[in-house]
Amino acid sequence: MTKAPKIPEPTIERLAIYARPLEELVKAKIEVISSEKLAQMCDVNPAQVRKDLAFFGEFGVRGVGYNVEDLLRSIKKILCSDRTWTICIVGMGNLGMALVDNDNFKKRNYKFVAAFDSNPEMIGRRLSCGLTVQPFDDIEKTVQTLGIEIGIVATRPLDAQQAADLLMDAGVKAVLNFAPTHLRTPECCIVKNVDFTVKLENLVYHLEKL
Amino acid sequence: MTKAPKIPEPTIERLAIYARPLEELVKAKIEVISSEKLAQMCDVNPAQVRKDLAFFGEFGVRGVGYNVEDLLRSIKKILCSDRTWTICIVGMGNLGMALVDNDNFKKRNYKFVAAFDSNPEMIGRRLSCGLTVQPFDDIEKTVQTLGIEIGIVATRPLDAQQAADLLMDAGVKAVLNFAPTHLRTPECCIVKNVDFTVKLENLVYHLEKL
DNA sequence: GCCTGTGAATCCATTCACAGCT
DNA sequence: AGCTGTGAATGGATTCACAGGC
Repeated sequence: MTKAPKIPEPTIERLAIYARPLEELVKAKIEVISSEKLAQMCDVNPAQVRKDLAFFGEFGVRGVGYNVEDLLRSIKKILCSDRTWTICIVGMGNLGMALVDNDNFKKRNYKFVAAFDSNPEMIGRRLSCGLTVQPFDDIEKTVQTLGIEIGIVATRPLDAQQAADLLMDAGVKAVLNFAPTHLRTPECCIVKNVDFTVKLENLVYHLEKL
Repeated sequence: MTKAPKIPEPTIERLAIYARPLEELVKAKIEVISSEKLAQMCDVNPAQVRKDLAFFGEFGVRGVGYNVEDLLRSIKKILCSDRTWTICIVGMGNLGMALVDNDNFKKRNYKFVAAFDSNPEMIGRRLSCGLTVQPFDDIEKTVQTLGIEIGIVATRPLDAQQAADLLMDAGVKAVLNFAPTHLRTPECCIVKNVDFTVKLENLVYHLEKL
């Protein structure tokens, strides 16, 4: 069926990164780009770019380079970001509020269709994006009726596990966790963490020795 | 002087991750923990935990385990997160606003002392945290007089490079970038990216094949 | 017995270097 | 000539497995 010579995780991450300058190049009407130039823009090795792409097919023309528009389309297809994804968010604190309004989600076709919080004061609030904050008890039904595919956890650390459990019990198979906690997850679900405190601590470590 | 057998990046990242359950354990008055248990809590291999720590010394007792409190203190010291760091933020959109108010920064001793935006409508606004939004033109002077050590970029993608350049020209050596763009940086500065769109695209890739 | 610290072995990812196409 | 695609070589990081100490 599909060839599956197991793709390295870093390759997947980088494909998303390659997509960004490509979008700019499309806007700028640049038609062709070499692995060398693209690598430069993303701060990676040119051979890396070629190898990453080669996992999925032959997208370039020898002696010429890659057609910008085709390459971008191909990458989006590989990453399955050529369609809209239905997502919800749990935890409507400062961060949660900022995320539902964030343009970067919209731009990449992620659509928030529900928002949840455990704080009674929050429940029932109408958000500027049009959604109304619902209680945790609604998670199961709402996820199922709206066919929500991805859940975003933006609660305080202590509530993160409960939030994730509710989402996954309701059938959500992928969770993006903004809480600085490690979430226990069943085999069948995927969790990725966005933890800026880890990144900061990393920064200061390097800052000190230089 | 200090032994410097070059520490792997992933090790640094993991140290920050180990610190978190350790903080909980301290609160729970647990005194000793084994690499096995700690590894479990962070979803890594026990040998990994031991090796990561061994880069920096011998923190454990054979046959017993690690003293929770001591280990946490040691890790904080290694990561230089045993002191307060002075930071500023550029870009006061939804995300920027959420970040200055975010508890996770405070909890880990990162102190916001300035906030900047390029939008005239924003400048002069008083934030709930007590800061007043300043124009880009103030970056250089403010960074220098307040001795700001780390800059956070939370602008729209198009403005991110300018924001970073202003910070680095002013003497900031470390930048945490929330904009989904690759920033060009001089050798002497460190940039880390927190890019949730990349993480999301990664999620959906895996979501599709399973 | 239990658990750490660590060389050796394995696994994975990156980079090199060149064959092959335009 | 220019640039991709890719096997081979290199460089890292993870895991194993056990010696050493409690």
